[in-house]
Amino acid sequence: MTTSADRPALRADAERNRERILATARRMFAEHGLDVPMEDVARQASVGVATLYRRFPTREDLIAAVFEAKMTAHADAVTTALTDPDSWHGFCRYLEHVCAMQAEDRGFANALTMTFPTARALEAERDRAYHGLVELISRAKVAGKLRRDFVPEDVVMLLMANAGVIAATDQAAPCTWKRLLAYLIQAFAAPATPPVTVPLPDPPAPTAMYRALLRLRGPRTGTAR
Amino acid sequence: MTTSADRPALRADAERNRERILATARRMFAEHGLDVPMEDVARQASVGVATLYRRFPTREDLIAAVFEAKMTAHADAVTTALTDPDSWHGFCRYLEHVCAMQAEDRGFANALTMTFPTARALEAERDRAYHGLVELISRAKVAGKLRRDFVPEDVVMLLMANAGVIAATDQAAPCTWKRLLAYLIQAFAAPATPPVTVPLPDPPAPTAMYRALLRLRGPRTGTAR
DNA sequence: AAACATGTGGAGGATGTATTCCGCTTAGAT
DNA sequence: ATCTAAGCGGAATACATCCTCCACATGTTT
Repeated sequence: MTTSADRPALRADAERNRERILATARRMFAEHGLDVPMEDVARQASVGVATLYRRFPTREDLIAAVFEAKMTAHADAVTTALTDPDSWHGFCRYLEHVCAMQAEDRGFANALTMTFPTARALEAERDRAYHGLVELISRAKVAGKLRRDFVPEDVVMLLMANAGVIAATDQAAPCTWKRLLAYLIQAFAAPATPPVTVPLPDPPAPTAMYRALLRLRGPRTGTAR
Repeated sequence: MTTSADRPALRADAERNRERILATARRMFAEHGLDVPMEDVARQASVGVATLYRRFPTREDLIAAVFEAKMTAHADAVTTALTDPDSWHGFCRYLEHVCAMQAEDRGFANALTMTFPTARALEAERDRAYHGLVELISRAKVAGKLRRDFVPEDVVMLLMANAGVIAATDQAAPCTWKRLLAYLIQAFAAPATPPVTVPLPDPPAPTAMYRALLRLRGPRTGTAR
């Protein structure tokens, strides 16, 4: 495994600029979502727009480069979950991990539920995560803890749902996603005897939720046209 | 109850135009979300932009006027649910109803989880729905069917989650939301003896979900800045 | 049918964003 | 120290969208 991809080898100063652009974009995507103006990224990184475009001809190139590491971390989380002797526990931990990653990074929340067919490295990590997830799900079913009719796409569905909750609440009621996840994990579990109701994280205060409803309309994040 | 609000009374042709604008906006919001350009609405309605702005000075005014009827229908759904002798059944039916409304109308999906403080009539309907919902929840708890730690804000959370799933899947896997809802309803239920696992709607096919991930980036829908 | 308040449409200015062009600068090789 | 390919920044261009203005049209009333 090589640390840096086999791209043409830049002059030292250019490489520094490239790194600074990536670091800046990482921060701005996390905070403001995938739609930050290219110009803002360039300004914050103290480079001209041309430099940004020279290195990353399209926004997707930039997104892919920025999230490659996070996508690897995500796939690693699946791998780690597979080492848990209790596969159900590992599965739940993985879900918490990935949902938390979404909550921490608005951009990643959306990038996770999109695909960038030309970003080879990134899509390779997505595949790795997917295949690990299939195995993890299979084991949790065999262990009798995960309901039999669960499918891997249910995880994708969860990530989409979580992205929706986070997009609406991250300013006013930022922990709401934990409650959604707790509900869904309970629903994913195979029926237990005796029946259990898992404890839930505290709900958002009604006033906090009202403030979430008040959220301004503005540059939006990651949705189909 | 008056059919038309007490607005100044327009000339006949102007009233016709107004209705045509509303019908057009209703269709376009449903199809493309709340961000359709005002100019497109005007063109489709065969009026000039000035006419559109004259009648609806801000986009929110247009949104509010378009969704007032749907918001009433939504509040009515709560009222209807309250007449169900089985409060839990009524509650579940209500959730299905409102989620289906979201699935049918991208604009409404987002309008539901926003608030427009200046749109008196619309917010009044929202309040009516909220108060009815509080009562419905209370009854379902008393009946022992709804878990005790459920709060009304959980419904809002569900609507936000559902909006996220719909935004991501409505082109490629448009029934995914039914599965999310089934999972959540199961999680909302009070623990039963013997334990049950409710049957789920069919999951989206993996290929459909992949197509959902492929969704284009473009004008987005209803999220915080 | 005349008068006029009401209503109309499209041009156009203001903004925000994407993307390219090009003359200047500089790292790094010799 | 010199040279040059690589890199640079910001102005310029292109476009989408918002929103206003105003000369012209039309329904309504008398």
